[in-house]
Amino acid sequence: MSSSAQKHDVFQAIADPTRREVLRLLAEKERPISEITAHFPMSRTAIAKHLQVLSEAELVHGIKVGREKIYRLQPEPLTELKQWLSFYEKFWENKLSILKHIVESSEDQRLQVIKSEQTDKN
Amino acid sequence: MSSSAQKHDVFQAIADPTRREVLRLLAEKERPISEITAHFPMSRTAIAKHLQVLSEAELVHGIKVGREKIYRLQPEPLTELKQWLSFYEKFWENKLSILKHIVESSEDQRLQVIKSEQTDKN
DNA sequence: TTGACATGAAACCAAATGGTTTTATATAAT
DNA sequence: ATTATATAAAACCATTTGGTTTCATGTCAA
Repeated sequence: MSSSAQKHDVFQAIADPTRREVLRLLAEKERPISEITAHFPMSRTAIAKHLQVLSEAELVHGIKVGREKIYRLQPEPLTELKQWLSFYEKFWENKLSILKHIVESSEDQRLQVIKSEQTDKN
Repeated sequence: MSSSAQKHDVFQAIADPTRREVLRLLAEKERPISEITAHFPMSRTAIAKHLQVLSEAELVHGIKVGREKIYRLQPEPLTELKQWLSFYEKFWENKLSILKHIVESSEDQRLQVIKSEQTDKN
């Protein structure tokens, strides 16, 4: 599963369903590893490695408290995802016709593609 | 690289930087495989497989035109990502107002992009 | 018709991924 | 002091991933 260095970014981190579920659990509240593990049909070690990946992406942060390591959500890196997504929103939002007249009067090739998607049926 | 069936979802599809760049290229305009390949330091076969993954996630769609296969962006599955993200927004929005402003200004930029597209190519 | 072009398909490969088991160590509870 | 708890670290493993090379096929152009 690796672990070394800066290898994992937020896109990779959320690609795995188990890790997304871990994030959801930590969104509710901070939890120690063993408590997180209890929600999955796999070993604590496996979950610990998932937490490492999430930690490299800085989506979670764990602190030692006594013999437990308590993880909490750190959602900030998701802003990168949001910004990435925002670029693509125009490609589906216009289908709600807000930009429809702009698209139809444009000579722009890219926007013509969008326009043809609306009428076409090839 | 696999290919069989419904194996790839949108989260996995966008996890790879090459595939994100492919999406960006297709956001500009539809393109045949060879044209996409020209933007990368890898073989056409590799790009073709990336396109398969994107196709399984229904983020792109390719049609045969003559001897070319022309791919175009299909952004709809990204709404799933947006929905997933929206759940986490409340965890940072009232927490870091500076980041909030950055995100908002990037939305402004998106609108400016659309606006400039109307005149850019003419 | 003969190439050149664009893609498809298959076999192959190294590295990464997602898991396991085993062993060790620190802390808590009795 | 002893034992149970919580985690860490390492070795191991099968499958997937991201790439390659090679060969086959369909289409356009001269």
